[in-house]
Parts: sequence; C-alpha cells; structure tokens
Amino acid sequence: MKGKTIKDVASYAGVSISTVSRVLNGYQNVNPEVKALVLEAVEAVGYTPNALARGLRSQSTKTIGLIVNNILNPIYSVLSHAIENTARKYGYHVFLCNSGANPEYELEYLESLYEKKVDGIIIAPTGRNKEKMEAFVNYGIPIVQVDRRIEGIETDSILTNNEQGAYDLVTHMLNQGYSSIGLIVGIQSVTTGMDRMTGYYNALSDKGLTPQTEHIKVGHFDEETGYKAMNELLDLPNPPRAIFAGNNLMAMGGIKAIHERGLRIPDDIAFGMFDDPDWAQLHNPAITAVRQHTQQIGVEAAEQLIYRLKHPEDRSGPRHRVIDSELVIRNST
Amino acid sequence: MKGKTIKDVASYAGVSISTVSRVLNGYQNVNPEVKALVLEAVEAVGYTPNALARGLRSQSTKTIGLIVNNILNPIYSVLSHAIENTARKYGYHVFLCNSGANPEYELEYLESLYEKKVDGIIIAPTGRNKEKMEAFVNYGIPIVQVDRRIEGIETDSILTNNEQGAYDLVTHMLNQGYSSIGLIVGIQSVTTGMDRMTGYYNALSDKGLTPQTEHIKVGHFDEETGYKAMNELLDLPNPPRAIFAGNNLMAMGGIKAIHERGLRIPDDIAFGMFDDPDWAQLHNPAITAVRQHTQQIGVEAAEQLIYRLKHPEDRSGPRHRVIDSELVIRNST
DNA sequence: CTGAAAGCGCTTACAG
DNA sequence: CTGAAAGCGCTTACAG
Repeated sequence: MKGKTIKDVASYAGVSISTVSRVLNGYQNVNPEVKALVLEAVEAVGYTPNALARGLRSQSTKTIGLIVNNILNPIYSVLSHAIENTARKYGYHVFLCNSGANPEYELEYLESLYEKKVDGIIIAPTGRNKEKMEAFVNYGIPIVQVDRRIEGIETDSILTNNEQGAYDLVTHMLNQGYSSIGLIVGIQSVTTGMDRMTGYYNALSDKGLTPQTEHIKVGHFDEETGYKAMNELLDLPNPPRAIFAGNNLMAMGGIKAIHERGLRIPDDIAFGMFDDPDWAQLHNPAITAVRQHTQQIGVEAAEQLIYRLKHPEDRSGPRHRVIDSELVIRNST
Repeated sequence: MKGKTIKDVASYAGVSISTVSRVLNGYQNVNPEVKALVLEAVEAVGYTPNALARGLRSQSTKTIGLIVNNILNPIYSVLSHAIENTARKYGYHVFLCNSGANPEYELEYLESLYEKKVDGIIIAPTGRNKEKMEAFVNYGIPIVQVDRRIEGIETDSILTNNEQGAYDLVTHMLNQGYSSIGLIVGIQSVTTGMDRMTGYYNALSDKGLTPQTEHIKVGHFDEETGYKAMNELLDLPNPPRAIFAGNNLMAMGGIKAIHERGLRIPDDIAFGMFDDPDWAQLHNPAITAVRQHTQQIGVEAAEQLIYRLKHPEDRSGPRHRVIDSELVIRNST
C-alpha cells in the first residue's frame, strides 16, 4: 500500500501541485474557494505529507537532536522530558540519543544527526568531540550545551551553578560541626566534575581548612564508582566524618556501602549529595541534597535553541546561562 | 556553508555519481581501483551522506519510532535505553516520543512518525489510537507493542506477565497472615491495569476470600493517585492490613502518605509493590517488590521489530511474548 | 564494470 | 492568483 502524494491531491482537486503545496503551507495568496477544494481533496484522498521530501527540498526538518549522557540518570529523564515537551509546543520533534558517556557513541550520534539534517542540537557533551561540535557550528547548525560545558566553543549553554551548589552543601556540613569531609565525585574533564570539586575546595578553604588528598575520590558519575569510593573512604585509618556525594548515582552507591556496614546516618557518618531524586526524601533519615532546577534548564535550553533557529539574523555571541541550585537541608547532616 | 554531495565526490574522483553510490553502498561489482579512488575522494572532499535524500529514494530510513507513556517512570527509561542500544547495534536510530499517557499526544506522534517515514514502531500504547495503529500495519509498517497491549490488532507484542506478578505478591501477603489487602492500581483500559487487578482477584479467591470493593482504588499510574488512594484507604473505618501498590510511581505516593501519618511498615501496615526501582531496597524497611525484566523486554522488542524489518517475506502472524516477573521478598511484608 | 537518465515527493523561483 | 519547470541529493533499473 503506497502513501498518497501531493500529486493525488492535485488531480483530485483539479489543480496543480504548486497550488496544493501553497495551501498546505498556509500561503496567503490562494483563492479561498480553491483552498477549500484542496483541503477537501486532502481529506478525501487521505493525504499525509512526506517529511523526507519536504526536508530535502526546504532544507529544514523541524527536528532537533538531543544527546544526553545517561538516560538512566533521572536528571536526564527530567531534562529530556522538559526539552521534548517544549520542542513539541513549537512544532519541533526530538531525536533522543544516549551517548552513555562514551565519546565514540557520541561521535556516531553527532554524525548521524548531521546526516539526518536536524535543524539544531542540544547536548550534554562528554568533552571529547569538540572538533565535531565546532563543525556543526561552522555549518550553521546551532548547538546548545546543557548540564555541562566545553570551553572555547561558540555555542550557547545553560547549566546549574555547580560550584555554588557544592559550596553551599559543604559549608552547611562544616557549620554543623563536621570538620573532615570526604568527597566522591566524577571525572574532572567535564564542568560538572570540576565545578563541584572547586565548590568543595572553596568551602573548606574559606573556613581555613586544607582538603586532604586521601579524602577525595574521583571516578565516574555512576553507582559502581560511588560504592567503591565510599568503601575506600570508610576503610581509611581516619575516615572522614561526613561525605559529599557528587551526584545521585554516586550517592546511591555510597549509601548502599553505608547500609552494608550497618553504619548510622548521621550519627556514625553524615551524608549529603548533589541532586535531589525522589528517594532522597524517602530515605530514613531523609538526605540533605542540592536540588538542581532541571526542568527549568530543559525548558530554557529548548527555547534558546528554537530562538536561534527562528532568528538566524541574530548574530549575537554565545549566551551562557547559569542557574543557581537549592540546598535542601534534611536529617542526614 | 553547504554540505558536500555525491556529485562533488564524483567530479573529484572523475567517475559518475552512479559509481560513487555503488561504492558507498558496498556493492560488489565495482573495480577495486575505482573503489579506492572514490573512497579517497570521499575523504578529500569531506562527504557525508544525506539521509533525507537516501530515505526518500530508497524507501527506508533505518529509523524506528518509540512511543512510551512516561519517560519519568524509570521503567520506561530502562526500556528506552535497552531499545536504543539494541537498535544501534543493528544500525537503526530511535525517535523517542513521550506520549505522557495522553492519547492526543500519542496520535500526534504516530502521525509525525508516519510523515518521517520510520521503518517501524515500538509502542506502549494508551489504548485510544487503535485505528491509527492499524493503519500502520496496513501500510506495511510493523509495530511491536511493549509493556501493555491492545487486543485484536495484528502486531507483535512483548510484556511482563502482570497477572502472575500480582498474583505472586498478593499470595505471599496472604501467606504472611495479612487477610485484608488493599489495592492501588491504574486504569483498567490497559492490560497493565487489568492484569494486575486480575492477579489480585485470583490470589484472593484462591484462598476463598472475596475482594472488598472499598479496598480497591483505581486511578492513574502516577504518584498523585498513589498518594490520594493510600490516604483514602487509611481513612477507612476498617483499613486493610496490607497494601499492594500497582506500580513504582503509585508506590512512591503511597509510601509518602504512610510516612506522613507516622505509620510503621510492616507493623502498622504491610506494603508491597509492582516494579522494583532502586529505592525499594534502599527504603527502611526494604520493600517487597515484583521485579520486571524490563531490560530483556526492551532488547527483545527491538530485535523482534528488526527481524520483521529484515524479513518482510515472513508472513507469520503476530508473536506475543509474555515474560514472567520475579517476586523479591524483603522486610515490608 | 560503468554511465546516463528517471524519479522518490516535495518547495520555490519564474512566468503569466 | 495559478501553473510549468527546476531541483533538493540520492538510488535504481536500463543500456552498453
């Protein structure tokens, strides 16, 4: 069964395909009666446009690519959801790609999105494909970086204020009287890792404290690393009195390690985390958390990209948005 | 800056575009020397294929559409992740769409996927767009239903054995001595809702018990409904002694209601749930849960769809897979 | 083994 | 206001 084309509509309505196209695209210069005739024909024939043909010819697909790091991380689910919803409102469709924090997959996806002629891209970059991203920019395909950011590249970006979030949490812990604080955080090649580490450092040094190397565990932003790192910290001759976990997945792994040892929070070990997933407040005791405004970031990222798509004449430089996070103090600290 | 085309490659290599196309598509009947020349030209020119043009001409886009109910539900994150990964292995790209359980959005997405000429579709259907789904089947675009299923439609499907899962959990609760069991479950217009309810009924009647109407709360599979339903049950003059929550979101809402009232699990009220998200085992006490093999379902759904795409000659009828879930007994029951 | 030509289904100047 | 024609970038019979 073959799909109906503009040609079928044209012959049914007794007009040319140009006229059908004009009606379909809502151009004003069409006789109202002819327009009605065409619309009727569309119904009668059961016509649906072919987006491939339209995109090939018009050089616009009304499609945007979204590359996230790890769709299993609730932060990215929320982000994807917000972006997709916002895009739909403006008539755009989202190609969701999951790089799994793997630069090779990320590269594959970037190439694939280029071949599919997406109008623009929103990406939480691994940091390893800067040249490819620059190629997009050079081709006039706008990019918005979210969640994390590669420096020295001419794209918009919108992220959480990671440094401030980490600073607030660690300062709060210090004020609670915990003087030795361990850090479990992800790789330092991305801004999320770097900035959260910086916030931790600054909070300590503002209190005149020097971070102890053995209290800092750097790995990946995943559960396995969190679990392992927590065990390493707790195995120390002088383990820290409090722990700051750098994201929700690391926190999950860390908490499991604490549970396994039968340690009590906060009596034996205080615990705070970046991100505020549902389980943070459900946990007993409820976990002190740095809440990101992920929903807002998603909405703004989509709107920013769509603005660029609709206003190619606006040659203003990159716009970098940083959104403060919120410290939610609970009973774990 | 304009993209390079097959034409640029051809003129650089001094051959026709037909030959370039043959090389690009890996046809055998090309002189090895010419082939090398073309490949060299591709590099030199910096050529990337245009998927729109290719798709328009070849009637295949190597793209599949995935419509899920609610990407914020971890079940669907896992499902999407598994499907996307599997698809990539076979050279397919996934268009992820989130219907938000809204039939209108679902319809929009179905239409959009049709216009984009996806090769096939994987869908967790709302149940309200049966005709549209049938249209796809009639057009020769295969559909695989996941997680839930519309009856009487000629598509493959793969789901959890919802009835068995619910039956196992409720039977376990009864065996623990809880004789009155409340049910919080989603709408009955989809198989997940129906089958979990049926499992609940059968478990009770197999013990010679009759379900009490006031102990059954039917709503949507979301947190709000779970919270509200739990409160209604607990406000009953004779509240049930144990509660079965129909999915992880309802369970989250239900648990929050229990916490708010300061009730202890399982001493004041026993609690079990469908789905086994991370927080179920983290909770204190850990929650008894029905674990779905979601990862496996995703992989098999993608493989089944791709099988259909690669074997259009196989005219065998729909294949319906049902995968048993697993009861994980913890301390909440 | 290779090339010229047709055509996938549209949009977009160009005439009139 | 409308139509005929070109062309977006490919693949695919058809010749040779």
